[in-house]
Amino acid sequence: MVSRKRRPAAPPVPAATSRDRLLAAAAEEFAARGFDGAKVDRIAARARVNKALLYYYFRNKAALYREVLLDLFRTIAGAVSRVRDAGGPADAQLVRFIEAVADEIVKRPLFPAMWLREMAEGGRHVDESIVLEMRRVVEALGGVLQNGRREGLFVPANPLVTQIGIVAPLLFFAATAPVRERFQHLAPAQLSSIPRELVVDHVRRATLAALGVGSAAEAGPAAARSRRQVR
Amino acid sequence: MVSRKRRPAAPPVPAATSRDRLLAAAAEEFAARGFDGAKVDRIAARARVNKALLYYYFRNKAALYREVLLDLFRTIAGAVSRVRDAGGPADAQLVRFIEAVADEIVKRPLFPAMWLREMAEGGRHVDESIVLEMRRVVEALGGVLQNGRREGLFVPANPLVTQIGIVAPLLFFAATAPVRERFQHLAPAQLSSIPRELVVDHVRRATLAALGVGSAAEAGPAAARSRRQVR
DNA sequence: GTCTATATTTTGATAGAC
DNA sequence: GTCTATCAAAATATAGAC
Repeated sequence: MVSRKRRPAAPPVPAATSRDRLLAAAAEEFAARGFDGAKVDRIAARARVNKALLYYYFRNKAALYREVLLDLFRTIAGAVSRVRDAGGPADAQLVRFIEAVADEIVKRPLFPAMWLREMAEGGRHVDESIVLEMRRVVEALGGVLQNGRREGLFVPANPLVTQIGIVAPLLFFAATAPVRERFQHLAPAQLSSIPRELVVDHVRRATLAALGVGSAAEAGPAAARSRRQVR
Repeated sequence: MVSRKRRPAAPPVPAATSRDRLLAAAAEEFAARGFDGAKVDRIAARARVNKALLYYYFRNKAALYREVLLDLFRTIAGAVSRVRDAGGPADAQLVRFIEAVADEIVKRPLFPAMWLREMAEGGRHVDESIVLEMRRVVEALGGVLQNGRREGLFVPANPLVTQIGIVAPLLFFAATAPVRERFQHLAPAQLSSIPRELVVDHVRRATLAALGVGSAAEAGPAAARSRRQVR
């Protein structure tokens, strides 16, 4: 019995400088417990620094939280802003948008919980700099949709609605992984172990179809694969 | 200056018995602030009873929270379980499923935040009775999907993936309403004031299409309306 | 069933030495 | 930049009267 309290205990955060470790530790703590559930003591401990040092680098808990949030949104905003650079037809761009979001979720697994939480909070900690990053995401998609219109590929669609149709399921699926695993024993296998690709594929086909891109047949090999995998 | 602290202040909860008022107040507080952000004092105040009475009726904060959560999930589980009763072809049943969820969100506006929050928490407060209600939701949809298969209307699809594709956007849209309103001034009108019907319609068309129901033309009048509304 | 008063713990935050 | 020590304010929970 060497463990400090309960649970497998969150692993401490590596990283170079104290400040960086604080940010990384804060991200984990905030994602796992939310703003109010997160404890400054725990963040400091995880970062292997003293609590006073946290206040040396950040004005207070809220400022630290906003820093983490801004960083996360900057990351996806950057990722999806690049989907149009490769050019090509709008439907290909749209698929790249979806995959960019999905990939970013894999790369930054704290993202889903943070995002869902902050939205549930009514954006209590969202400041202007953060909304602006959010807006970049919608704008990236908006551009793709406009291209699609011009090319006669897409029917008219509201960018935010379309974005919610893409992002929400991806976030939700990722965020619910822990619950689904914890209660595996209460559900048929079909419901517990779902490959991420199945969801990305559903979103891809659903979104393209909603935009009026007929014959979802050309959705690529993953689509065909998924149709076999379900049962 | 008669107001107690800041903000428009949450209105106190009416309802008959003290216990009911406590539950209603707790639902509001938990939805708005999450488990850790919610304060027992505030719940009692909102219910216009003393804090000690709260502990008379409920073992502790967590027990009260679970009670609220169970009640919410029982409600939607009940609502969606009824979608097959009216019979009819599977695609009509599916549409009823989507509308049942959307309607329930309107009727119980605290639902989205609670659900998103609890998922982000990894289902920390979800107990077996609650998962069972969640399962009823997936089972209801699963039944519809099976009907659709049998009738040759739907391609094979994973029920949970399909459910996430429906529920996540609806929850997300509803939950983000406050943020979107707060930052209206930073976004074009197209992004701020979005009628709920537009989202329901998107989900309806996207889901049907993903299930292989071609020619989303027969999606009803709302579909046609939406195609004009977007710009 | 309902309230007053209070015990106890936790937590965000700072002063000040090194 | 980093730590020790500590304060003051919340916040959960209970004892016990009415």
